Amino acid sequence: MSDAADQIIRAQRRPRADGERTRGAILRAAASLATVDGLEGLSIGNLATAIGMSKSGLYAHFGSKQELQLATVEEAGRIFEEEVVQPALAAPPGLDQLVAVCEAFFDHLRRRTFPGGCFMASAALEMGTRPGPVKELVAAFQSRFVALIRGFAATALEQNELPAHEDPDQLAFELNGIILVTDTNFVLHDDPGVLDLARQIVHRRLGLDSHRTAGQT
Amino acid sequence: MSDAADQIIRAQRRPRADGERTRGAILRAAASLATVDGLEGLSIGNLATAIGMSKSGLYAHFGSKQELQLATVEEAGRIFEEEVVQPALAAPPGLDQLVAVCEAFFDHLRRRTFPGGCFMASAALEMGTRPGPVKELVAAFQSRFVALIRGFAATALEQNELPAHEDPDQLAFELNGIILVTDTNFVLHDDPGVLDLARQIVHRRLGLDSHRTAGQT
DNA sequence: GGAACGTACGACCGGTCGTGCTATGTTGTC
DNA sequence: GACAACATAGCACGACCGGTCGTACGTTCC
Repeated sequence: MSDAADQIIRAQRRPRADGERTRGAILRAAASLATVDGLEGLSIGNLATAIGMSKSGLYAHFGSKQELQLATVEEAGRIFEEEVVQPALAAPPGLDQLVAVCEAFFDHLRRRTFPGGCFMASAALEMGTRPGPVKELVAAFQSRFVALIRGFAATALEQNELPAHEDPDQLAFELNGIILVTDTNFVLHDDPGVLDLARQIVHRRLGLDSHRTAGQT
Repeated sequence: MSDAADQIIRAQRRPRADGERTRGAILRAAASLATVDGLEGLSIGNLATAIGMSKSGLYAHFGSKQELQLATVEEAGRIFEEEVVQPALAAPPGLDQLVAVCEAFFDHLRRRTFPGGCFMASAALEMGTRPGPVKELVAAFQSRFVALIRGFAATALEQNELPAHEDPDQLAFELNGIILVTDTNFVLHDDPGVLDLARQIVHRRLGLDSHRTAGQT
């Protein structure tokens, strides 16, 4: 109740500032490395040398490899939220958000935030066959993202921005498919042209003019 | 010129029957294991114990791990051809083949030929960041598959089975997306209901009646 | 100022990795 | 039935894996 007691509790658990900084650096490097080597292929030794510290020094931050994986997935989720979800939410609700989330994703790829494309896409396929807390975390993230798209679609429908016969679930499924295949093709062929094609397809699928790329009518 | 010389040549190069058999068994197990552990995570020791032989015995069949990976990808390609491509080609050309290839893929998943879903989908994302002959082989396979779908779509268009404004490339891209996201969801959530949803979406996307599942009008 | 703690290090453990070499059955051909 | 080619096993190697120690240097807090 007193802030003295509060302070004691905080004091007992407060991590040091420099520790937080290195922890962040570790996780950012881990997320990048994981899109290349996979979450399972991510080795503590590799990661340690990549950021220039000893294995055991790094290990002090995470009690086990699984803890490192979980923290890495969370970090990747934070980055995804920042680069894809927030730009989409900044658009006007409805169809605009539906388009914005796709384009934000394509920009996310174009920017090459991670060398291996979308972290979650790789992680989902890799961890799909490996039951455990890491898989659950990835699955939860994926479900939340689909729900987000579905919500955008539902709003667009309510606002009569889409044909009445469209179904939010099916549309979310399709758009998620376009997003996934774009990621796969982009990573596999290393061709930014895929992103333009994908954007064109999203526009056409949603009934927008495909010739204009940035027009706001 | 004489069949005597012919026989000598054949005799010199013909591998033993049991060797061929075990090699096939190795590759089938390797393809399955690779969908769980990944092509890179596929270890010779693991594979050897999985089929009950020694590491070195197995190793004699393939000079290196990369050779094993290449042979495994080819084997997976053969299986995919058999389970997905051939059933599609058996349907009447055009729209029917377009639907058939999707449904054959979904059946391929439902049948759980591989524990980790579609081999090529996993391999594409995993090897995308790892340049080399294995990646090229996977990429070539993926390109061939997209070309196949595009061909089906083009034929369907020529036969006026699809709206004239459709584009084969874009449609192939979209269908490939649906296929990929279906695989990902199926693997991640282990839910066959995804396959029914996916089939419904394909039907609606192609302008077919979504209520009938196996009707042939 | 000193105790406790967060941070990082180097050395090391048992295990597994991919990869060779050698030896020994096994098979197919003459 | 002899003999060569093939298939497989045994064994050992260097490297790397995840993980654990003991230790040491700064902070932070009482």
